Amino acid sequence: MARNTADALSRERIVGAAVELLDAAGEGGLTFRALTERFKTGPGAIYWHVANKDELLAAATDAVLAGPAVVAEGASPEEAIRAVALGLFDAIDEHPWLAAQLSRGPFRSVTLGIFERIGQQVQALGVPFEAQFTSASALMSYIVGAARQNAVNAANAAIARTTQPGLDRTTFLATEASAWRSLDPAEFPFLHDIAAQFRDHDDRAQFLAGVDLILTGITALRPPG
Amino acid sequence: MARNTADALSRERIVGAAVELLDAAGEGGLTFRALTERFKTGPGAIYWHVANKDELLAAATDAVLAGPAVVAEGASPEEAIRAVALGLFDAIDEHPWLAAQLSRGPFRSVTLGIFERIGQQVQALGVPFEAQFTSASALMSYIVGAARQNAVNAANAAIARTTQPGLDRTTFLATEASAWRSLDPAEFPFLHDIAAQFRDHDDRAQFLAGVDLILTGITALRPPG
DNA sequence: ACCTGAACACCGTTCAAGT
DNA sequence: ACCTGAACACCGTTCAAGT
Repeated sequence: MARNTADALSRERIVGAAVELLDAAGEGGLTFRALTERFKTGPGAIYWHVANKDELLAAATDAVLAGPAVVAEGASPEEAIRAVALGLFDAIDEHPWLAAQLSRGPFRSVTLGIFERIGQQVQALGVPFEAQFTSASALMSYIVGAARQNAVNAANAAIARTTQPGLDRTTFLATEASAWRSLDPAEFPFLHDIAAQFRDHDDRAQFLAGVDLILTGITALRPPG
Repeated sequence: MARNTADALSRERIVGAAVELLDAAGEGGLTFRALTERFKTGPGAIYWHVANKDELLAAATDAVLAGPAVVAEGASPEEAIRAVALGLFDAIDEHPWLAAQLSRGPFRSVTLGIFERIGQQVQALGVPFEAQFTSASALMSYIVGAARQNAVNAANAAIARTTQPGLDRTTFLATEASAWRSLDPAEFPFLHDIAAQFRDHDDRAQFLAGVDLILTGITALRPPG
């Protein structure tokens, strides 16, 4: 016990500092140097509590995802799925580094927990047994994939903003949209046509609309009656 | 001209070597040291042809995605979308490092090209104008997200195989599935129930089933008649 | 049991100097 | 115009040594 208890290093404090570093500067912001400076110690002290950087990232992911995802009591299965999806969307939006962690493999315990929750609602929807795994997998892929894409876009926008101050979301979308509209309509009819929809779209609404498309597809699998 | 033309370094040759290194050992396998060894030169020579590692990764992505994605002439919009989706799925399966590149932002030219192709088919499906952007975005998110997840799983399996030889896909799925089945059915009813479906699932079929769920949702947006 | 801090083997990138 | 190769400022990780 070289330190008093207030100063004492612990796995918990290290994970907490890791989350702060990740939130502040992304995955590149979490380094063992930064942690040693923060705790005024050497790398060996960190390694005593944590096996390596991968394990630290996994622990940070668990810590951040431990809290939320409460679903209202009287909610329908569709509403419950939307709530889980939005919970993940917002968590990744707040902690963009989560995205890379969640796709590390579906066999991390947090990811399995989310898959279970989605699957339960798929069962509650009355989807035939043989189609349940496929349905839940499609939802899971979409939710993680789309939330991830949103986080990457947000992170890119933040980076762009450091070099071009004043480039907020609105002006970015407007610039990109006008580039689309000036594409050759013969070669890029779609991008040309929907430029304005892209300019005016809302990320969360867009994300939820995708969930609803899949839900429509899934409920169509139910036997009639 | 310090070298003869056969030896001459060029952006093209560097990108080609980068693809080989990426295929052989993933994103971590592409280093400037490896490239200098390959071409028996110094890092400055590489930097003369290529701005930095990011640009090299982007060029490698473009090179790999330049070839394929031909869609049969008489194909229906649904078939064309499935073809684009499967083309990307297979490309990512063959070059897992593509996954990280594709989600770098939807504003890289390759990604925009794929989005355009999907969007054209969405228009061909007769989706109302206001819903076209949403529909194409959902498809794009799912396709990239699910293909990405598949690549990550494949890469993880390959890594696991280096430490545990003989751990092929079948035995891995069987082990994981039996772990799911032994979960408490009260806490994990879904995972417990569908363990066998997970064990027996086919990755490509699973991926395509998800595309079809979204297609069902999209076609339901069409006005009746 | 917990921490120190020097050291190792890597990275991407730069740049004066050569031809 | 193109290439050389030493050097810089970083990484994650290890490990003998201390308390």
